[in-house]
Amino acid sequence: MSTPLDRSFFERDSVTVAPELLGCAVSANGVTVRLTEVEAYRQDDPASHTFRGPTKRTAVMFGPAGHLYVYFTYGMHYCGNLVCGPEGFGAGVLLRAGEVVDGLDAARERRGPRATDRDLARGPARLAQALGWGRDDNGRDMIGAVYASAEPAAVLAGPRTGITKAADAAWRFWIPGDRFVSPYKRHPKAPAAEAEDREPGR
DNA sequence: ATAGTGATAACCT
DNA sequence: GGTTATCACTATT
Repeated sequence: MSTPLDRSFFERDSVTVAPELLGCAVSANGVTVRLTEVEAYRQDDPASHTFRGPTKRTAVMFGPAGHLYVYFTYGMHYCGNLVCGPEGFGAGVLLRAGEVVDGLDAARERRGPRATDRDLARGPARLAQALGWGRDDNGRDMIGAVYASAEPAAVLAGPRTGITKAADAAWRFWIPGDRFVSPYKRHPKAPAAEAEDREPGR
């Protein structure tokens, strides 16, 4: 196996940490995922849960780096973030997608018979479900369960998915061409993108 | 394209 | 106290 990332890796700015997490592996509950897509969030960012300061919900984002922030949304989905930055500053990296590289059977079991292997962890709530994350995992220390990538991954940056505010900040990072990256969807209510960000024609 | 689902936080009294 | 809009999404049509 490869080397676990230590706490100092996560104590830096989430925007710096996020691209470096691509290609790294995360293990939880008998499943390991190789990360292909992440997004950075931080306190000075209107799209972040931590923007308005600490609340009961977001407390762990303000705690020590390397812990896991799990939030519940849309009445049915969990998503997981790795907490970054100094204690007291609410920042982290949302794990958006990856490839299940170990514990395939457990992941298939959790995701149900309709999920293809490609879709086991392609999407933040799918990834969280494949790793078995739920309420009880909020605040877990992940040091020792996140492993450096063998070789540096190629990285592209672009706007984040599914948010209405600061929708153009290029804080989504992914491995170009990787088939385990989630399909990009801008939030329907987000302001229109700048011309250079739009697809030409259609 | 849209239904489904419930917690959260902001805004009221 | 109570009400309500919003939501870092997914599966299905």
